[in-house]
Amino acid sequence: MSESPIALPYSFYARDTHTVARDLLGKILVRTYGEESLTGRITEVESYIGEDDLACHASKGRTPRTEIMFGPPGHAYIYLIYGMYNCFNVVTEQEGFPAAVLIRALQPISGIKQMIVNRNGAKETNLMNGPGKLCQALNIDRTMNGGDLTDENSELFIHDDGFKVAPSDIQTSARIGVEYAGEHALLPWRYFLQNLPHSK
DNA sequence: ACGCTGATGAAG
DNA sequence: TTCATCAGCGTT
Repeated sequence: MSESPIALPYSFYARDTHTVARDLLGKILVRTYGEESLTGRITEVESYIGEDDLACHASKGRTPRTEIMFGPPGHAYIYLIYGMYNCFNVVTEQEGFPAAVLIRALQPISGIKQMIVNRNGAKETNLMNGPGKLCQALNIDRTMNGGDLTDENSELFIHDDGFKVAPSDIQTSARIGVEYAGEHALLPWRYFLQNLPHSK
């Protein structure tokens, strides 16, 4: 067997959110799941930054839901959306400043059979090409909100397997589903890898 | 194009 | 306490 992966450290997350977002592309998300691990490569993310960003939940200020985004970086911010789906974010920047990166799509790597079960028999190409889908595939829900992502012994963490992403591999667009946010909806804060699965 | 679904925060 | 809204998905 290969050696165990090491979780990306606090210092990785305690940076400018766009830098973290870009650097997360190509990294491996690990969901430990009983005896096995469900893993995938991050292919699409979005930045949500501060109380001035009308698309960011923290624009409502510090509330029970947004509390975790005000906390230290390197923790999971997981919320229920549209009454049915979960979304998984990683908290960024310095403690006290609310910001996060939404993980929107993954390329499945290991544990694919279990992912298909979790996704009710979906095709492999349709397992994790959306933020709600990847949470369903990896069985991520709000009970894991606030989890520490910087500990490779935790049930959820991210590591670098050496996969190289060139700046020219990264495409940008406006964020998805935030039309209500006025001019903030137009900002090109979505980052995704071309030639790899991402939500459309 | 639409219905599903329930937490969330704002209004009263 | 009600109410509109919602960082999505599957089906039509």
